[in-house]
Amino acid sequence: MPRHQNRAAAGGRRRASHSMESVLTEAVALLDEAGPSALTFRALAQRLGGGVASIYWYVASKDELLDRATDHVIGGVLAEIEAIEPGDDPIDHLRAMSLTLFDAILVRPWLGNYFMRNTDVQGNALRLYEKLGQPTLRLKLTARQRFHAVSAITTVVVGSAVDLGQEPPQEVLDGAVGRDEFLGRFAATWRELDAVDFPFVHEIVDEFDGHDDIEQFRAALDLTLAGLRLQADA
Amino acid sequence: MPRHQNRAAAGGRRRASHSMESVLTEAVALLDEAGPSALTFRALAQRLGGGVASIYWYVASKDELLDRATDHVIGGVLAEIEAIEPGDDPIDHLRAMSLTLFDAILVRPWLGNYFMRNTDVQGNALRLYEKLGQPTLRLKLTARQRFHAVSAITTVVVGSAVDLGQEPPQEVLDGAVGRDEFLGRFAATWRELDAVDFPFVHEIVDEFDGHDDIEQFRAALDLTLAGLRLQADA
DNA sequence: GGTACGATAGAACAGCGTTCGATAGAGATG
DNA sequence: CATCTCTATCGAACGCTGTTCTATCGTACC
Repeated sequence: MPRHQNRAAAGGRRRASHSMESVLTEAVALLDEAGPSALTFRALAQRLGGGVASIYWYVASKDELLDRATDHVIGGVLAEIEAIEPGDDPIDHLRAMSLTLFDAILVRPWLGNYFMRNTDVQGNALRLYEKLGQPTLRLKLTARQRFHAVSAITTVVVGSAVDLGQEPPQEVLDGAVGRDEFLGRFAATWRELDAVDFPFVHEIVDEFDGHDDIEQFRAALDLTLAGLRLQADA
Repeated sequence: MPRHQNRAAAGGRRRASHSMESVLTEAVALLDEAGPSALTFRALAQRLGGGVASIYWYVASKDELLDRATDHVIGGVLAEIEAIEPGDDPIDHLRAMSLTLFDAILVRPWLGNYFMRNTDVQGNALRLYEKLGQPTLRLKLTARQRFHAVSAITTVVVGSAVDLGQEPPQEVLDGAVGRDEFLGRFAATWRELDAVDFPFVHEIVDEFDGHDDIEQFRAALDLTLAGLRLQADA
């Protein structure tokens, strides 16, 4: 474990001088630029201008690196979420916070896979969970209902974001194929299915084709919140 | 691509003789017995009594292997789901199907990570999606609402199951530490948090401690379904 | 100056997915 | 019967990964 890693990097060229901060920042940069598969200890070491083994002084394993990197950016999200005005309606507040979290994960799809995986090292994630829960304290619910409500909401947020953000088949990452065309191909396949065996797929294929991810998420969230409101008003 | 892989395995000992079926069955067995990290081409080859490269005749990559293995067991789940009586209430039907799917993923946590990842090779997953959608055709909804509703439900089911099923920290896999004790440790940490900064966490920590995963899922599902019922009755 | 320790790093290890090239066997063809 | 073809198999190798071992540099303290 690193302590007193303050002293700035002094001019030396031979040996690199890191810090927890720089390690996490560069790790996040790699994740952002080229996805999870690009974050390797070797790539990270090269970026830091040092050796591979040095990283292990700050972090015990790749899992911990991912947990800490995740919590590092969740810190920023937490700040955004804390800046939101509570307003009159607790459920509206919950909704606003959820949308903020969703946006953050949508920009960084890898976040969803590690978020809240280990609250021991993910202090910010825990604080965020707390923030998400606080509005429910203003609702007429049992403790169990509050617990379940917040669990349900985080599931919807993270689940949606992860689903939407799973690494696209490379061709769209390259920009060779647009997302719309990608969706269109699936839609085309679906349209060719037997209309008798697949009435539902045919019913919704036009909605699927070129659909908006954010709108889809908002719909899912609103169903859950509507259910919650019903429960609180009962 | 394999064709006409019917002919039974003839008595030869020197060379192994596989089939798509046997490859997928053994792959699933490995996943079930020791989780995703245990499914390697080498381990699978050994189980099949053959060489590593042979597997590549049936499958182009590990991703495809996982997709096919997933769809293989989804086939069974689909049969269970098709056996469910529709009943009078479409939403109850939806609920029953969701619970069946959830149970299946809970037993095989790895399922959630690959389910519906590529409907091209996952024909059963697509059929399951269709089945989940059919009850919504009996509800008074727009096509878009139907699409969003089914998306929301699959997100809740898969999201919950994935969340609950992420590989536990080895110690509970070994049985050295029970799940309750594992939860209890987290609960203990949470209880030590400042009561002023973490009012919500304190409120729900007792619910978290020793909570039942299935109940938690059912609560999330019911919130969504309540919202859906509201929408359909409007 | 010597010593303890925080911090760095190169080299090696075991394991992974994947590819290559060779080849065994069954069925068709002459 | 010999040969040819195509399906299916496999051992060995490649490049990459996370991780560990061991050696060392450089600073702070006595």
